[in-house]
Amino acid sequence: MEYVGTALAETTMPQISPLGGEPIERADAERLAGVLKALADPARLRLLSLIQSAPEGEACVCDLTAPLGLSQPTVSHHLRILTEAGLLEREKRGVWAYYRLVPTAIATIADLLTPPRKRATKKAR
Amino acid sequence: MEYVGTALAETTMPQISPLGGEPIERADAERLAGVLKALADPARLRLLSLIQSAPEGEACVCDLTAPLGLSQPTVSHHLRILTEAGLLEREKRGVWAYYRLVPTAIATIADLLTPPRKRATKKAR
DNA sequence: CTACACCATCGATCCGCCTGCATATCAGCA
DNA sequence: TGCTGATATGCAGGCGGATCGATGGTGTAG
Repeated sequence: MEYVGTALAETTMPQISPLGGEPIERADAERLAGVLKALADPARLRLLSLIQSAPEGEACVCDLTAPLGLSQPTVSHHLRILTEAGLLEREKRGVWAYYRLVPTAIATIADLLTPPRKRATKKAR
Repeated sequence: MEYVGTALAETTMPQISPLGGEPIERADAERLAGVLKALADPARLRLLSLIQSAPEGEACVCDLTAPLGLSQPTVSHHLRILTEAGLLEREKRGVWAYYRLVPTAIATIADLLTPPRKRATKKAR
């Protein structure tokens, strides 16, 4: 499995929404589904949450195995999935590998899911 | 697999975000992951898109099999997944079953994914 | 009443993924 | 160099899901 780059890169992730005007293309649907699949796992959601709420907004593997109740290889596996999806970034400092959220990654997904707001007639709530 | 009701119901879907302040609970993570899992499929994303862009914002199964290139049982299966996740609603009229988007369902998911903008100090947009 | 069209369900198959154990890799240290 | 600890990778078992063909149920038309 070679590294395919962050699936959330602007060039790979289309500017379309599944709720947009035009029917979504097959290839676009597969790309978006790929990123959502990385999110659609309880362990990975908790990992994102744990990392985000960590002291410096970063955490190493050894800090994450205990709260999750999963083995270290399994945690590394999930972190890899999230990193390849473009949701996490990894920094190796000494023996430890620190993971942190990619700032706007999840917000980008949220935007893709948000309807294209035809706010012409829509009053602010 | 018995029907568990709309996973997006206010009572079942917590008001937490994976990017919220507190680490997400295990049960909450599983519920959110369940809804995301329903979204994380190319066929289902295209179904949502097709239905949304249909003339009246609704479509029956017979209109959806051809564009997707999937068999009718498979399309029914996906529609069932989306409906049980609370993303679609079904209305039977005669022999046809019309599906339409649940208005704010996907927006709710998007909100859950959106960082909780610590609005204590942040002025309301 | 019979035939037909639309849809849901069932059963079976195939494939991908979550998980853990074992092992490899790498950095720091004596 | 050799040892220890933190991560990553390989491998395999087991479960869930995506798909299709066949079947059943139900309106509608004739």
